[in-house]
Amino acid sequence: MEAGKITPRAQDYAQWYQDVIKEGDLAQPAEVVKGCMVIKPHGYAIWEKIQKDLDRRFKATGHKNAYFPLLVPMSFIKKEAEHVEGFAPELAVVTHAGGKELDEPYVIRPTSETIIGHFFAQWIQSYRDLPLLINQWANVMRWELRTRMFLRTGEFLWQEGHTAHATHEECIEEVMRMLDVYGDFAETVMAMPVVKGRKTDWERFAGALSTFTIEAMMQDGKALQAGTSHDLGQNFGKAFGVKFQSKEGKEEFVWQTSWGVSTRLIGGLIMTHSDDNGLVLPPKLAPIHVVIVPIFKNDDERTKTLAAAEKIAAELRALRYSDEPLDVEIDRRDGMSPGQKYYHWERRGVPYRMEIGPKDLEKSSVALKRRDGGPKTFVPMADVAKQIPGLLEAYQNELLAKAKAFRDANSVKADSWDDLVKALDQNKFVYARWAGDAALAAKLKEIQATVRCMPLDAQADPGPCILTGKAAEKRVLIAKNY
RNA sequence: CGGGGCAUAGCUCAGCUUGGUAGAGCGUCUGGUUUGGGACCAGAAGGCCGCAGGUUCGAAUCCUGCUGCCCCGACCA
Repeated sequence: MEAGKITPRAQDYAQWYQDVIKEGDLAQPAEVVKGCMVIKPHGYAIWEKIQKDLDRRFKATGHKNAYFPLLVPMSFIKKEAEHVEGFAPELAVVTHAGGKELDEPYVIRPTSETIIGHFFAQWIQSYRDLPLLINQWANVMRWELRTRMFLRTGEFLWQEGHTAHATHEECIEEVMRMLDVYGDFAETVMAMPVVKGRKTDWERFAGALSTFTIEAMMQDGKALQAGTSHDLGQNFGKAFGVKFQSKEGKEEFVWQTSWGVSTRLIGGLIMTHSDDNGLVLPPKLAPIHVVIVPIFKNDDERTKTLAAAEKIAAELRALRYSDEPLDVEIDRRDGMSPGQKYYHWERRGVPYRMEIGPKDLEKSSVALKRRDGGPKTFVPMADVAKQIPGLLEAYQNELLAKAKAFRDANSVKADSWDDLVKALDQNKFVYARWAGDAALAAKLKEIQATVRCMPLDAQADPGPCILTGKAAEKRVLIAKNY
């Protein structure tokens, strides 16, 4: 009778997460390839929406797409000392090809700083070649010991921006610009509020001078690193000889950045909005905005309700939301009860469901129901279509407001270690003063927490460090994390 | 990679302790009746019981190895 039960969040959050993915038809474990996943059409459609929006933002900030090889010579990875140390444990290596052992193994890219560095060295000679602003949409592989769908898989899809600049100042500007792009995207498109901040030295990207992050709060109170932007300094420039002649005729190494977001965003999306009935999608990322369910008992009603559905669908498709045509689907399936169809689309997170049955035809109205609950509303058929974009926008805004309210309600300040531990036990975001002593990492590890970041918008709030009691100027964000 | 759990029909699972060659519910297909929050009746199809060995006259069941998934930990987007 009831297909596809979804475990309530309160009962088992991890199981709920998997149920939502399965019932929402987003993805499944690859099962014949360890740690990898198959992203199913509905899940991939969400990724395509993410890509489309981000790509537009990248282009708008002057970047151009390019593509570099999947395989990276092993020697490249080794050229930057910290980089190789950071990535060595998770490299997948190709040792044979064409039936022969290779002279030099290739690694399947875990990220592309090295191979891009190699080519940047060829492309850049003069300050006139700078800045060089490149982005790549690609798959990468990191051999993870523990995987979770979307959040951490052996292979994942992402974009990696790689830029080269003449000065460190320009480089830092770029790092912050792209962090802002990510932050704005997360909030306005994903409706997922984030804390922008700088990573501690021990959570820096391997090979970077500094790493900046956007951190989001999931419904279980854990933090998710949703995107990163790195100031690579001249580390890769030096390792790969990426040099340019300055205006003054001096030879200098370029300053580089890299920044990326991945399919992990979909995991964040799920854990920000979805509920015990399954997937909830913000309209801006929903592959289908409105599903129309015609209700009929016989051929005559079928013909009439479908005709009405077609008419409204056509009106809707002529409209736009968020610079894109509305995506509308009519569920024409026979032999399936309306109720069954409701569940079907609900689990897939479609923002609005429209019901058109004989009663509606009589009244020249339709029944509208928003995915996140509330009663059905009845809207005159004549103007329902033109109301939809506004309704979607309101829904989008409410999802963000709700997520923000949740995060704020679960964020606290702590001024003693006891309070910190107590708050972390309740899975809160905790803001505490810290004077910079690296010993904090180990101490937090004992309670499965980490410094997520040093928030960029932190106000001066001098006081004793929560760890050492030394004078600290600002608070950092501490939380459990994915 | 360590500890724990799991793997039987598309899905959820029973059968395993005490070996005898595979079941239920849901889903699917075919009719018919139905259809405003998971319909009903009748009939049917569907499984190398994760893979490979071993023990045995005989293995879903016992033993070993492997693979994959889930949870916890260590490591990480």
